[in-house]
Amino acid sequence: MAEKNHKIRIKDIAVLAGVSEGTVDRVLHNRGDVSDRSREAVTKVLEEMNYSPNLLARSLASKKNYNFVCLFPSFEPGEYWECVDKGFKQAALEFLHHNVHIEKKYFNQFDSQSFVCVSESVLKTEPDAVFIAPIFRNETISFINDLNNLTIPYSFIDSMIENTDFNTYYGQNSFQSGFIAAKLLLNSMPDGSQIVVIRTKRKGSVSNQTLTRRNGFYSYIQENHLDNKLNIISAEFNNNDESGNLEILKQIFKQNHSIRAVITFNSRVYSLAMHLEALQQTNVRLIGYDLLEENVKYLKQGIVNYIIGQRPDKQAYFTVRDMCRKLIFRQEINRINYMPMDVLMKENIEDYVQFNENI
Amino acid sequence: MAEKNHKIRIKDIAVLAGVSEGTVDRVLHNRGDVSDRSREAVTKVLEEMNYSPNLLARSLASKKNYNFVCLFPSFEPGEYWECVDKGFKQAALEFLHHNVHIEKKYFNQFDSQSFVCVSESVLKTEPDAVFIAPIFRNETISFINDLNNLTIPYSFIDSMIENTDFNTYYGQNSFQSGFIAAKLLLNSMPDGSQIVVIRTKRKGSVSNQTLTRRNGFYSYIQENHLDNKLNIISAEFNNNDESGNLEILKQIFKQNHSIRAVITFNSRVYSLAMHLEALQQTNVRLIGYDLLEENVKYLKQGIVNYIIGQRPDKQAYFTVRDMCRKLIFRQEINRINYMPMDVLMKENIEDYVQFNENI
DNA sequence: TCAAATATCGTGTGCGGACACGGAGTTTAA
DNA sequence: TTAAACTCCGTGTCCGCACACGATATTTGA
Repeated sequence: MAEKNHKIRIKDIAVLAGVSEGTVDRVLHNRGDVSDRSREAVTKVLEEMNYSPNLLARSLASKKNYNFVCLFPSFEPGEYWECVDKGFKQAALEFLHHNVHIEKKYFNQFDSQSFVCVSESVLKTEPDAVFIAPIFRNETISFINDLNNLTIPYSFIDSMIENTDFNTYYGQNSFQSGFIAAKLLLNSMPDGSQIVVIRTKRKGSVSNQTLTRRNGFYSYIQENHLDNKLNIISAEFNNNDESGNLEILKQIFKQNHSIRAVITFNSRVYSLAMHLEALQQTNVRLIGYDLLEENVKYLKQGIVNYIIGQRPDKQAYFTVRDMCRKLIFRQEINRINYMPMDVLMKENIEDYVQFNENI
Repeated sequence: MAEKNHKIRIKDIAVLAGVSEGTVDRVLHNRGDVSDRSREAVTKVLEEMNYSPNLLARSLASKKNYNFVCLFPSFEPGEYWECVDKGFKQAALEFLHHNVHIEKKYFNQFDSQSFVCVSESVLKTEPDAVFIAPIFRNETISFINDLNNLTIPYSFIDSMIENTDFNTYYGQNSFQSGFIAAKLLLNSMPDGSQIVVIRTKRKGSVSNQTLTRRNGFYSYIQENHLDNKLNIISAEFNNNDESGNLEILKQIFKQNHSIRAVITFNSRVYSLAMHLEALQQTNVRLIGYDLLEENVKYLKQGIVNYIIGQRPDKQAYFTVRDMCRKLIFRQEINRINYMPMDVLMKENIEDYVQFNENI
């Protein structure tokens, strides 16, 4: 291996191999019309010199344009998918000069038909790559079949569908994130404590992610034999009926007097926090997911004790970056990427948020 | 504001402003020889079109070379500074084609004279920027005075010296990281518990960081009025005398029988873990700093309960990146950057480490 | 009034790589 | 035997920008 520094150019390789720049280029892109003798000479020099192309010059010279499409749920300000959107936006900016153009397409996460509609319109634009949040399993499978037929590469974000030919997946290990939530919530909990687990009915089906988190949660309880030491109370919220939900909570607290912890597996722990505040039950331990502004607010106030984060903006950013690495830079990439599970508390939220904003 | 996409070139600006490319260039780099009328016309179009230069083309065209020097402690494999080194290496690779060359200079962190020596040799090479781990306060101040005289910009990493004209600082908020360690360690600790705090004598002075962490730790205790509920036992280790340290620990455990937690403020909690394992005292809560391989090993085994991480590789990487942003890309940067305090446990260490390796 | 100095500006070249084009040499077919 | 087809490969142009060079007004001084 040669020195790492000091840039070696195609021109240098050409001289050393005794051919012209064009021939080196042909070897590099193996696009034929090269004699075996020339090819071998060039290949040898390439290896000896440890050549790596100047990606800046490459993108500058390349006339090929890349159109990427992102397919994920629409959102209101402050909701989870806004963070994902932000990550895509950042990537768009960074890779613009590499001739990458990013288009975002939103669908209604409670209406599978809207996904079908949007995905069909995406096909017509013949993109160079697609990034999908596979909320709707069957519809997504049908969509990626079409993509496969057109040999359009795709990546999953947030969750994934096994046994498909995706480029990358970035998302949380949901099971483990439920497991760890249990540990944080139930750590040193006195015997006989009552724990409230909130599920939320969605207009559509229950999301796969919250289901898996819940499994991880109960798995921790079993592994640590907490089943009969703790008393788990399950309750069900309705998605958009906050006053009804408040009433449900109120009843639970009226009927039970050893409640020490509450948990929910979706990203809307702020609504729980709000209700607990209204009921003056801020002494129970409360844990939730994702760093929505409202969640952070209650974390700082101490009403929410822990939030588990998953860097959704990075998920989006890296998804784009990796597709560039594959298609443009021809680099190796990792297919399955579980995000770190960030444990946030009142004491470390400040630096975390600040850092994320400046990166 | 105009459309974001679709690249606007200097040539486009020139046409729209009715001048030549050269004039636009002169305005962009405000290097004079432009009439007020032309300047105004160009400036107006620049704003209207929301022009942003193609950084790829700029670096490609620029003949200026940037030599950056990193000045930080030498290390053995597995030690803390190896992570920093890794971050610098990554940055070197990424910015190589932007004409940036990075040289690393190591000094002995226990010998201020070695810092003076190395820093003097750095001055002679007339670098374009310097990154410093200011372990030795006075010597560093003297060094940055010289840098100021030569108008060489510099950044701090790991810790910083106030009231100096550094470009950026990346590092942990040490006080807060001690505070949060206390919270994790002392959470739900029964009254009367004994807590062992280990300090380590260094051949040189005590490091400023571990001192500040300890202050944060005690500050948590005071704020939560744990002073008389808990019994803090202070012990002192010697830096390189492991068998002596084991003996010290042994005596402590012989004389005290309610020890429930142990903490150290440097990055070598693995040595504590090792001793506790030898003494069969693995049921005490144990907490430490930084994700050295050995620390991670004991965390996975459950002997260490928490590690607080600070992403040292990112610190180095961002330090370089920000200097590039300032000198080459002329972008705005943030001066003081506290790293997130990552809370790692057995349950989330795996994904965290994996993710960091693939980024 | 005319040369010299100055202010202003356009043009050309190069950075490293992609790719189109076409030239030179060789093989095939008629 | 000669044109056509094919193989192999060098050259030229362009990508967007930086910067040197020198050209063209315009002003100044004597």
